[in-house]
Amino acid sequence: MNMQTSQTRSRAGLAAALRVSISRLSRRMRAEGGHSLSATQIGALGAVARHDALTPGELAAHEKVQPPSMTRTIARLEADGLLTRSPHPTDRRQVVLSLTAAGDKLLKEERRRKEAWLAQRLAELTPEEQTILRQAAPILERLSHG
Amino acid sequence: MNMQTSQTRSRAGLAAALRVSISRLSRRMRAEGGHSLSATQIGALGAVARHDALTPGELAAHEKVQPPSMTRTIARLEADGLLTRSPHPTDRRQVVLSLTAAGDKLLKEERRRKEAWLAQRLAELTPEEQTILRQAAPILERLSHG
DNA sequence: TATTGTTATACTCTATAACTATA
DNA sequence: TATAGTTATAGAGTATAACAATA
Repeated sequence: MNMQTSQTRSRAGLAAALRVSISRLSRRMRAEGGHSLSATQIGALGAVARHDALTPGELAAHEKVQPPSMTRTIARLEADGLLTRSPHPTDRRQVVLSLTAAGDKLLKEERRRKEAWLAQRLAELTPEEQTILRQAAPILERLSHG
Repeated sequence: MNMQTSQTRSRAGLAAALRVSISRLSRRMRAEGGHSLSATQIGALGAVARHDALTPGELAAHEKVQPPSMTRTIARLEADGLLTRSPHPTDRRQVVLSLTAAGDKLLKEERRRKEAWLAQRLAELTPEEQTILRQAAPILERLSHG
């Protein structure tokens, strides 16, 4: 039994612990986010907010769904007054999506709720624990990119 | 501007960073878990594995869905040979759920895949970064309970 | 011809309401 | 009467296949 084996075992344990804690915390945050829109709708709206002037095809690719699925989501969001569809300036096949003021407001409110819940939980931690999470956040972020 | 305000701001920033990194990592892990079963089915099967001899009502409450929704999930898992329904020993209205050997095997395989992916990502971190995550895991776990 | 987006259709997951069997 | 579970039915989200409009 060598050092590598020991390290691997340790990493497997860490992976197991992280898998459980990340899954649970994510599920809990989702539950705390208000329920005015579904995860699908929030995801699409958020993507439009981040990359203004997306087309439906780009949005479907970004959210990893097929174009017909996104057509439906867009129709719903448009009917609810949260985004608008306008003609593409040069290509008449395409459509350009933008957030309405109501869409922008709703999105910010949704984020605010989740973060308020999380901030409240963080306030109950010791300063040392908060420091650990402050160091962990960018590492977790990088893990998802790998 | 006092100390409290500064701390609160800092916590809000940490909350925002954690929300994003937790959400992304959770989404990515889900995508890495093989696709033999849906999240719903894995969740139900996992709950039966953890609390053997659950009834459908208990399982629905645990997974936070309505009983008819769980009836359907159970029917599917039973048809796929992953769990069994047996009579309750004393109350003939109730039903007792247990994992089959195939269900147990599939569940372990699903977890193994997710953890293998995560362990591989962890292996790419420095020892210092791994130490930070090792300290962070139990804190994240507690956050979801609060 | 190729691309963009939509419509048609089907499957899964979820819900509420109504029903059956048992307590 | 109350409880456990199921069946009936409907809405949301997803997919593939087929179509229309435009490039």
